[in-house]
Amino acid sequence: MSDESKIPQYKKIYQILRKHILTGLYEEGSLLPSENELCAVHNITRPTVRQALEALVQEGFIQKKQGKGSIVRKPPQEIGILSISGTASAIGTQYLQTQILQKPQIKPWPENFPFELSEIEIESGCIYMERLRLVDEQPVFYDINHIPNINLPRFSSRSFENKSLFETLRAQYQIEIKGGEQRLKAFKADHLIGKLLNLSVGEPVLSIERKLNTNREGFHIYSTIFFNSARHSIYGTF
Amino acid sequence: MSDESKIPQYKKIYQILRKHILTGLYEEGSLLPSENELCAVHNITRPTVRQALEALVQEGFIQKKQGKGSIVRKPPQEIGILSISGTASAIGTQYLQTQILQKPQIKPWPENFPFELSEIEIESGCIYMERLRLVDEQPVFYDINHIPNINLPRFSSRSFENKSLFETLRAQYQIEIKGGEQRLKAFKADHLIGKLLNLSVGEPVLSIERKLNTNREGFHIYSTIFFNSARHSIYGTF
DNA sequence: TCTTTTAACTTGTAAATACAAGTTAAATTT
DNA sequence: AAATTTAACTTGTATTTACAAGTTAAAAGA
Repeated sequence: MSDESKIPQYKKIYQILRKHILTGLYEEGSLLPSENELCAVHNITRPTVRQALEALVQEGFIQKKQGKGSIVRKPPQEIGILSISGTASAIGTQYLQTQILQKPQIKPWPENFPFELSEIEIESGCIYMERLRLVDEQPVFYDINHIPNINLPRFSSRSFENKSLFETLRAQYQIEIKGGEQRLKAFKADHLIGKLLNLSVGEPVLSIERKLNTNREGFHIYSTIFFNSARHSIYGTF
Repeated sequence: MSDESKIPQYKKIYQILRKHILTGLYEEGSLLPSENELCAVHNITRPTVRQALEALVQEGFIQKKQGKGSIVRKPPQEIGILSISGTASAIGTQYLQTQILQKPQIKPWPENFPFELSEIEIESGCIYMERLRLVDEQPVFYDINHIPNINLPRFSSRSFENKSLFETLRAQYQIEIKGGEQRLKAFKADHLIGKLLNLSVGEPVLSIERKLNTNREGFHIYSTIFFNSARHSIYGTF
C-alpha cells in the first residue's frame, strides 16, 4: 500500500493525459478522446474526467470546444515568460545549451536580498548556482539562482548541464512551480554582464528578478536573469 | 426576458463575488462566506458555488485552504505583465496618468504588421490609438494599440483619459481579455522614443509586443509598448 | 490549570443523473 | 442532385448525495 493510492483520481488522469500529450501520443491539433470515452476507459465519472481536463485547459495543453471536443495544444513548456524566440525563426530547446558557471553550492543568503524570506528559508541557508545559456554557441542569458536548502538530498552533486533545473526539481524532488512574481527592467550592460553575454559595455540588457512559488508551502526559488536581446526576444503566453 | 437569464448561475455568483472583492466589501486577508453559506444565500448547490470560486482562484482573487476557507486577495489588476512598481515603493493606479497622443481613429492595418491577422480582422480595418502614461508627471510608457474595428459602436468617440482601455472594453462592450502572447526586448532609445519617454538617445528601453485574446473569438488586441525602466520596473505575477 | 478529546465546522474528492447547447454527418425530403 | 431535417455525437451547466480530510474551538478529562 504505497502512497500512490492517495493521489486523487482526477490527478492521475491529468498526469496520464499530460504525459501522453508531451510524448507525442496525441498530435497537436488532434482531438483527445471524448469525456465519455475517458470515463469508460478509466472507469470513472464525467465530473472527475472534467476536473482533469480543466487542469489541462488551465495549463494550455488542451483547448475545449463545445460540441467538438478537446483539441491538443503543445504550449511553450516554460512557466511565466521564459521561452526564447529568435528574431526570425522560433528556437527549440534542443538548440539551447547550458553552461554551469557555478556548480550548486550551499551558502548563507546574501545580505541585501531583493525578496523577503521566510524564517525557515533563512535558517536553512540556500543553494547557489550560476548558469550561462547559449543558442548557436552564442550566450543568450545568464542566470543566478538561490534555492532554499530544505530537504533536497544530493542536490549540489547533481549535474545540470543541458538539463532544465525545473525538470530536475520535478522529477527528483516532486517540486512543481505553481506561479510567482517577477520584475523586469532594461539596463546598460556593465563590464561583467557584457563579458558574459558577449556585449559591449553600455548595450541594452533585459533583466528579470523572479520569485517562484512551488507546491511546497514556503519553498520558493529566486532567480535573477540577464538576457541578451540583440538577436532573440523573450517570448511568453499568459 | 433579456439575455441576462442566459448567463450561467456560476458566472453570476463569480461576478457578484468579484465585484464585492474589488469594491472592498471583503477586506484583504479576510474569509469569504463558506461554500455552504453561499449555497444558502444564492439558493444553488455546492458544485455550482465551487465553479464560481474556482474562477476566482484562477484569477488570484481568493486563495482556498482546506478546513479553513477562502481567503480574499487583491491581485494586481492588470493582465499578464503590465503592472508597474516603483524601484522603492509600489505605485497604485491612482497615480498613473494617461495622455492620449493619438485619439482612436479608423485606419487600414499597417503593411508589415508583426502578427498574423485573421480574414475578418483584415476586412474590418483597425482602430489605432497612441497613449503616453505618466507617473508623477514623468513619462513611464508609451503604447501603440491596434484594435479590430468589429462591432465597437462609438468607440472612436470615447474618451480614454485616465481610464483603462481594458476597463472600457469590459464595461461598454463586454470584451474580456482571456490571455495572449508577448515578446520582450531591451533596446536603445531612438530619437522619437527618447523624446516621448524623456530619455537620451541610446538609453535602454524595454519594449513589449503583445497580442491579446478576448472572449470574442477571432478578436484580438495588438499593442506595442515602450517602457522607461529607469525609475520603475514592470511587475507581474503568473 | 493544562492537556486531550470531541464535535462542528471548513474545503476536497467522487459518484450518479439530467438536460442544454453546439457540431457533424447521415437520413430524409424537396 | 441539392437542400433540409434529423439523429447521434460532443462539451456545458446543474442538482443531489456521500464521504474524506484539514481546522478550530468548545467540552471533557487529567
